[in-house]
Amino acid sequence: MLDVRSSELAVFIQRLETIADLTEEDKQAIESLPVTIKEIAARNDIVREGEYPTHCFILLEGWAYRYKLRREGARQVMALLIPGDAPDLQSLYLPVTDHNVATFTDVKVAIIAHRDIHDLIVCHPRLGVLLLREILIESAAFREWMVSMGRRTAYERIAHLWCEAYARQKVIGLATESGCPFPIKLLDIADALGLTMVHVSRIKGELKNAGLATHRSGWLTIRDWEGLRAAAEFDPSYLHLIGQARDEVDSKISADENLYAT
Amino acid sequence: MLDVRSSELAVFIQRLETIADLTEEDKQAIESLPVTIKEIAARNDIVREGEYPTHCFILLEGWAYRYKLRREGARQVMALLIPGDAPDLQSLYLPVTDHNVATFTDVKVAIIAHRDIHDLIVCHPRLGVLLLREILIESAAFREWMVSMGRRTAYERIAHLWCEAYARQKVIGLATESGCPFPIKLLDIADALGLTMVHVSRIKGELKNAGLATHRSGWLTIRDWEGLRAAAEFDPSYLHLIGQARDEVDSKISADENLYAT
DNA sequence: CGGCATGTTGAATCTAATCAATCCACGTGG
DNA sequence: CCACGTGGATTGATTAGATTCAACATGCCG
Repeated sequence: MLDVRSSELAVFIQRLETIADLTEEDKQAIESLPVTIKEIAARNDIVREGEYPTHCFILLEGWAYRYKLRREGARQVMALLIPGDAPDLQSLYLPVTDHNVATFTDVKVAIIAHRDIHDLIVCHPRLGVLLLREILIESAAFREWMVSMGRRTAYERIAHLWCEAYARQKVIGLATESGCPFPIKLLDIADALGLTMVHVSRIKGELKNAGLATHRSGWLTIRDWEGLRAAAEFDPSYLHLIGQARDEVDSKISADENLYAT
Repeated sequence: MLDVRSSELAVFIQRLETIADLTEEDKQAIESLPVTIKEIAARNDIVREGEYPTHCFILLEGWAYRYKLRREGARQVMALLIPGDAPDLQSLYLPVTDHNVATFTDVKVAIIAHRDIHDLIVCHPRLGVLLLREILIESAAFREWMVSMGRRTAYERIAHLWCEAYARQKVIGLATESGCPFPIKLLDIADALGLTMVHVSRIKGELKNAGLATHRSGWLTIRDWEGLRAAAEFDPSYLHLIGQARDEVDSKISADENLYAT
């Protein structure tokens, strides 16, 4: 909030700073990218399976998600996309899109031509590596998500999803001490975790009774962060955060580091 | 098999040719990488969570896998690694490993220093993009795997896993018309699909009774490819194969293409 | 041929799904 | 200002898919 730069891409830069050190020059290079700002209403597809995007977009406000549909209509949500995410970077190197991306809420996005990103990378190879890092971190999140779906109970899955959403938003200043936005419906959570809406509803009740966290009208309230983390067995290292951002979501590790530092 | 080049990296090149067009020069550049060949016994870790690799490896013979462990010991297998795979490329850009890689069988690997790959990419940017493509394709496979775990029944999951294993091996010449190696145990399959060994055993029986496929002593026999594909709702497009390799595993698409071509 | 790991089968149990009936919040219009 | 409609959330009863526990069979290796 101290940073008063007016760039539309401020969230994106803030996100990148949680996973790598940026020089002033890096930031300026990113800020001077030619972008088109666009608003998209809730519950609309942004990219569809089979398309060959010519532009990437960066999510500036609102939530979106990746998903696939099975033939009979079953939906699997594979990633929650929050402000600062650049979900389509991979289309630079993998031209055909193999899944869909849609909005949960009304969103504001910055649209950037592949050509311009390409030029940016050529001029600033450091930034190329950085964007790659961003892509690979999402891949790490997929792996963690697979652990949830394969080897966690419904209770643990929801707790883990909440931990991840809170942690990711916390480090970019979108969460308060006690909670964060979580603007998605029961059915969305269910389709993200391989469960049914009914069951998610019941388990949400249990998490509330256990005093860990509650979720209503688009807001997630964390009542007992350490308890929630423990229930989910949440270890944020797969988010590959650095420096202060990491300390912010992982009190234990930061304490360890203090030990070693002495 | 017509290719008699003696390079140890032949499988790797063959694999790359299924996802991109390589020039003779590209191939030579890869073949002239300084590699160390090493053999590793079955059931050993190759890379562990928390490590900072300085070398990448390419799997030349045998099978390996990615996995994570939960605290109480539950294991989630997240990827099957077969000859031609280069599981550790990402360590070039994401230095800390966030999961484990271990061998299923005795394997032969080619070890390459990060430095040398880095030089290769600098001299041959095309190959950099290619390796990236390889990384991103695995990410696509994670997404498909998530659909299995979240929204497929046990029967469909096993069928899908078998389809993927057969397709990936087919395109690099490791499968016959009627089957392919599948050198992993029931417990491994279970931990890959979020099931128990007992249940996998039962469902394998059903797949056999349905006349689709059978699996014993390390070999997968496909009795009815189209039936298996249908049961799994297997659509190989997430493998991002090109040209002949694609046609080989997707009779339907190749038929369609013939239509359009006429 | 023995021994141990792996695989199979059965019975009971449990987690989560399904089906179905409210309930509740919120926005709209009379 | 309140009745009504609607989409989402909750609750209950029942069923199904997968797990667990346990016994037994098979197969592979020395």
